Amino acid sequence: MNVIAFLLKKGNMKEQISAYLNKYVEFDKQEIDYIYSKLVLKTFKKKEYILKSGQICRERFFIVEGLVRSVYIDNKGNEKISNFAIENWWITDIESYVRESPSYSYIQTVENTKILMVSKVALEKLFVSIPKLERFFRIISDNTLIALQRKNDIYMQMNSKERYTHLVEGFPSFAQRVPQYMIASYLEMTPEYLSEIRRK
Amino acid sequence: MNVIAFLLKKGNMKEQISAYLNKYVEFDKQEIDYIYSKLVLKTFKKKEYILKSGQICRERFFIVEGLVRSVYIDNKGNEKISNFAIENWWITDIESYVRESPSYSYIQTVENTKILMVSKVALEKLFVSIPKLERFFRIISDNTLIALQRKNDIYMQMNSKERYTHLVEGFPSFAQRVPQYMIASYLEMTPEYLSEIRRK
DNA sequence: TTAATTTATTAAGATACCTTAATAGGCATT
DNA sequence: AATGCCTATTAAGGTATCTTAATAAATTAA
Repeated sequence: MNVIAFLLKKGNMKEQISAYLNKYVEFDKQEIDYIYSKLVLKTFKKKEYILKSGQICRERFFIVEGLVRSVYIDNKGNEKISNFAIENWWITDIESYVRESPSYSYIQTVENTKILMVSKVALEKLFVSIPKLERFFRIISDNTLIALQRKNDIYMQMNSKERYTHLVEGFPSFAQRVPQYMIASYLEMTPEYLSEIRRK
Repeated sequence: MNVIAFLLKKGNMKEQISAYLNKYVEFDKQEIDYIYSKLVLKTFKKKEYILKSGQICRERFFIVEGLVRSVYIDNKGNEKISNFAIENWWITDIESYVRESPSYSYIQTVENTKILMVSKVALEKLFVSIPKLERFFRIISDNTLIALQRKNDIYMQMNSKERYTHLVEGFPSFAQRVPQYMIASYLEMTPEYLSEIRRK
């Protein structure tokens, strides 16, 4: 049982998010308490929607436990998975959140999932009272940007088989938690072709 | 002659960057003066390197005038253009800048280019004395992230011809400033295939 | 346990895009 | 004007990946 699982067992989400916040910026106990007081816990069953497409995304979500995906429908009507998020990741529809525009994507759970949610309104107020928190979210944004660039650069130079190998070798436990057709979608290939790749 | 061109003519870069900074956050005159004092002007001829691959990128660059591209070499030895930046854009190698790791990419001018440069050391100090500036760069990061996601989502559902049409219709003046083989690289196709597309 | 639904496999034919290689056009330099 | 270098075009043949459609396997629900 890892640390996270232990904390979950105790129901101590506050410790969990506190550890996460302190990973990039040091907050003192009062600050953590205050931030924590603005978070709302929500529980979702498998396949429920955290955000529906067309809605304005007015929150950021911290995954306490579980796994979610963000999906858009392409112009041929197929689901395309642009992102997954697991324990200790923040997720939101950043375009909808920033511009307060209807989202093109939806965010849906893949497993039963617990999240801590913070609204944009609350967060903007927090930024004023705790400027370090703004630094924290700048760092999160930078990291997300780096990850996305990496994904692009790496995947652009790999063919389908290499992308798949890269994923299962790099994140074996993750690959087991997600159905194969979702992996295919995330890796930008058809499930049929992924199946063919795996045969070899 | 647009506003930017006018300001350039006067050589008034301070006005230019001031206008840009105030686009997202309001700074007063003193703050602008102080920020501006930390910026360094550099001039590059066409095809010069602003950042070479393997170097640690310790600056952010604001394009005053001109056009640059950021490029990496893929595993087959081909140049791949991941980004362009024109007047009034910030550019850096964000991964190298944040992690202080050698960059995989290089940044090279496509035209004669003037930039205002700020070092990471200077910028971190500025963030402390002017917390609003940290907000400004969080917004820049968010916008970059949105743009990159958009590029992905849109381009993933378009074939090569549609990507090209999207670019020339969306940014006609830009498409004229850049050689065709660079556009092909940016749009992830071979120059030969782009040529074939254009014939039709 | 059976039925119902979701997920994965297989195979044949189609196609978007690449590779290579040769030619030609533009633009700069002398 | 001639030379050379960078950029763009054309064409033939090859391949990675998709499409469709049918079947099978695995989960979930009843």
